[in-house]
Amino acid sequence: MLDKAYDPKSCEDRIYKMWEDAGAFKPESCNPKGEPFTISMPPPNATGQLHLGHAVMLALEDIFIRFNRMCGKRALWVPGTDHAAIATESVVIKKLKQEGMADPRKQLGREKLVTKIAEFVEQSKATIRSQVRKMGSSCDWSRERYTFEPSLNRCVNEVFCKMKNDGLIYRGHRIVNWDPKLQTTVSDDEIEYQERRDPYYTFQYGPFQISTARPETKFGDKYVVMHPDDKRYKKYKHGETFECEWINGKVRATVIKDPASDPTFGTGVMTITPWHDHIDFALAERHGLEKEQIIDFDGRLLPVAGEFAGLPIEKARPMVVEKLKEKGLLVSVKEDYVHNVAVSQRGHGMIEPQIKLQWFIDVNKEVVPWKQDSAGLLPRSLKQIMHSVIHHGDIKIIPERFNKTYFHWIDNLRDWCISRQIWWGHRIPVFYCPKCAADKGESEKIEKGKLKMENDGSTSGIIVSAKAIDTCPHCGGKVEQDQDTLDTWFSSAMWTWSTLVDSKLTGDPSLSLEEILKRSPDFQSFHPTSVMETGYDILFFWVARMILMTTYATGQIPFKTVYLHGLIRTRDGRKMSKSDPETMIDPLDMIAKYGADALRLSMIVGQSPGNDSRLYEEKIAGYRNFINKIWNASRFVLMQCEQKGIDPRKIENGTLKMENLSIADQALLCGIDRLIVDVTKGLEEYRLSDVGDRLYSFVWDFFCDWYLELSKGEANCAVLIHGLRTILQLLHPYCPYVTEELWAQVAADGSPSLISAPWPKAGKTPKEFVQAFDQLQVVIDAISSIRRLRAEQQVEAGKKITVTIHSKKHAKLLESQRSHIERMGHVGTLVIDAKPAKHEKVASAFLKDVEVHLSLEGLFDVGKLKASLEKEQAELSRYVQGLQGKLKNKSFVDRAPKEVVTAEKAKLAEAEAKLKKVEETLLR
RNA sequence: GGGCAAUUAGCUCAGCUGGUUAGAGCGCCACAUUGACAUUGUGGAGGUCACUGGUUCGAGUCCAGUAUUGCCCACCA
Repeated sequence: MLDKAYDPKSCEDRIYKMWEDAGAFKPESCNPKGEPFTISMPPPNATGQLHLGHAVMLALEDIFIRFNRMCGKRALWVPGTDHAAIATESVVIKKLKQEGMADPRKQLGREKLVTKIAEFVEQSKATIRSQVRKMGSSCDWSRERYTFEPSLNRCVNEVFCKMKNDGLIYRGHRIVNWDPKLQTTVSDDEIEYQERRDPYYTFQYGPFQISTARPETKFGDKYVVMHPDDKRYKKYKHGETFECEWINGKVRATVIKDPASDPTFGTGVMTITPWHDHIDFALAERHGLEKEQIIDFDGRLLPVAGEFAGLPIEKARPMVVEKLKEKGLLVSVKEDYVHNVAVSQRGHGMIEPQIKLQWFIDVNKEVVPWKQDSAGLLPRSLKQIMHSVIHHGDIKIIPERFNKTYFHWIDNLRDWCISRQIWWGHRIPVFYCPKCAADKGESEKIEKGKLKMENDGSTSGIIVSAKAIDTCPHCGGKVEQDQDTLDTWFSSAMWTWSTLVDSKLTGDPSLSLEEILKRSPDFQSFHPTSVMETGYDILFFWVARMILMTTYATGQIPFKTVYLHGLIRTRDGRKMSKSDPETMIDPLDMIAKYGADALRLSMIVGQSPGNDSRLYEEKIAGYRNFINKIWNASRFVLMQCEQKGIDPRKIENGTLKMENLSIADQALLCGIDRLIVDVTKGLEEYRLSDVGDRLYSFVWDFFCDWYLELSKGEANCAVLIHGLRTILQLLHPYCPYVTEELWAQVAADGSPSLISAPWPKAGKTPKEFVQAFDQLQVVIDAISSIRRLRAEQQVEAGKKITVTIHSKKHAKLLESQRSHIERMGHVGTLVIDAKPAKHEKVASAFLKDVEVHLSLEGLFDVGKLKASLEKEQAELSRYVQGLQGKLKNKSFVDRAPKEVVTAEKAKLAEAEAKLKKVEETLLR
């Protein structure tokens, strides 16, 4: 016999091992003819711990996978981890520093540091693996991947070369986001803005006044920009120069007229710093202006700053202001000027835009062959492809409103800088031959104002190769590899397909990428993947880039559906943060305390795609209670079987003897059929919260509260077992552990474990079952009203009472259910009479076609009785009046659909009948 | 500055394409403990669905505007 309460701790690990040992997570264990269903697990960073974001991701994906597996599809869920380049390297460096190493990069050197990081990552991976298992995730561990493994490196190199050959990757001097703290470039998406209050200075600059919050960048200023239509400056001509006193003496400045200058902002005149500002850079490009570096890569001023050279910018700022003030050039200072500063998401360092020779992906170049609506292939840009697959519905985003966000992001997308100056990551597969470069007289020196901006195909001495090489194919000289690594998203962008290529093939250097793909069985079977489920916060970082990279590299979309979940927040809607441990909920603690099933439900029910949800411990406890309810319901069913000497495992599926079914049995079977339909449809439509809710209330409010209670009189074990089995099947994707544990007790002999069991199908529900469902409702209503009358009249809980029921329509039915009504209503004497009669000293309830009278002989309180009747009379009168008004309204009767009018009429008749009864009773 | 969303019971949220007297969980109140379950059962109280207009026979639901809150994008030198 089962224990009194469900104990997740004693089951979960054991069951997970059982599944894994049986190979249940592999698609090979599914129906070989089944259609494939694939999910690529968004790889957690191999840096630390599983958090709630992962937990919700795992829960959702596991539901998708388990449902589809049970439906007979060949379900594959590929797990893995991400090497998370910048994040991981900075975590390890921070750790080493804490351990006392002053400058790990310098002290260890590249090779040793990479080894250290790799060791750390291996440990983290092990942690993540065990935590993913704790959630019950049914992913195929034999196919586990890692974004930084050799096989993926091969894919990365191949794609890089392909893009380079197609002219989609170029090298050039562009303005990039430089993180001085981490000493690397970061992409536009990796910076965030922080609001700051700083003084805002206005200076005299020749005849003009200019304002800035960053005077320390102004050393190189030699252009003043104003709007061409600004009347105030009409007399100054574009291109004219003037001399003026500036920080370190006299400078010659040039007037530039450009519409980028906003005449309504400040004085309408600005100076520009093209080397350290995106907008200024673009402006300088338009007019062919000189660009000069003011700040070095450590955030210190360069010799152009004269006496300030070598100072960190924060220190130099007040000094520069002081100097200008002494010179009488400071016009005004506005304190507490509110502006935003760019900060690196990872290192939290202040971003300093810099011009740097870097590798970029050209998102606008139209070279990729892509399908047209009707005709053949047309060259498209990566941007256009990204737009097209969503626009034409090849990929569907849930919720749909994110389409708009996505399109907006694409519209503003600039070329993507993919090179990083860190060591942890895929090395850029580019080699330099110094000899070839020298022969052609090319140098990498940057001349002021003449930066190489074009796609850099012409540069000599650059060899792009997917294979590592030592010698130059042209001159035989020794080559050096590019020191930089790729943006981590470059490799994760290939995740859906690079994880499906055969690692034996990627080891063969003679094969092309096309051939590798063609000959990789998993890629052929399981790509495109079915659903990409991830947080909406990662739509741009990852989802968009996967679309870009996969459509380009494989010609296939990466996934058919994108399901975006929201963030899990605290009870009062705050973000959970590590720095505030009070607010943090650790999924593993919650699993230890309430079980994985309860945690899963608590994150799924009440959570809708794209919206944040709140989680708190009472919620999880609530679902723990529900899990326990399922447990005890099963315990009851098993006890019933035991009492009757029936072994549930001997009850075969689908062998119900139709002739012995009670009304309750039939109603349950009807309810189960309806449940199957709703749950199946809901899961197909990704309405996970709805479905969870539906299951919850079916199990608790119908199966337990009514069906099991009714079966206490006369249990039909076959029906009980059938109902329970179906419930366990339907619940399995949501709470895999408890259902599997119970399945072992109730499944027919020879059944597979629940994870591999088929999804239940709803047959055609017989008419009499549907009728029984409605009939049972009449009985339920009768019992409920008896209970309500008892409570209202404050009848002692255990006291047996006398009840008379009149119902012309349902007398026979109610008579057949007499024992249930007596037992569940604690009725001592029950009179059921088709003919209505007048009663004295009763409390009455008037239901549809049924009157229930509770005798108050010896226990009544007339005052109370009258009050409650009057209350009911008032409510009914109001309702009846409302309906009458509606039906008297000619336009309603004329214009509303007939069914609606008929329904309203029926309601009115019923309410009027009820009201009449109440009033008759009151008159006595 | 641009965009997106939310606003329903004390709290957390459902309410699909407009049509019963607006629902659930938690919390609250009253009662109940030999028999699946106190991680329980029975009954109850509690809401002018943010506001103002509009469309409609009919609006929590559709439209417009207002307010408040949250998020995303842009980045005014």
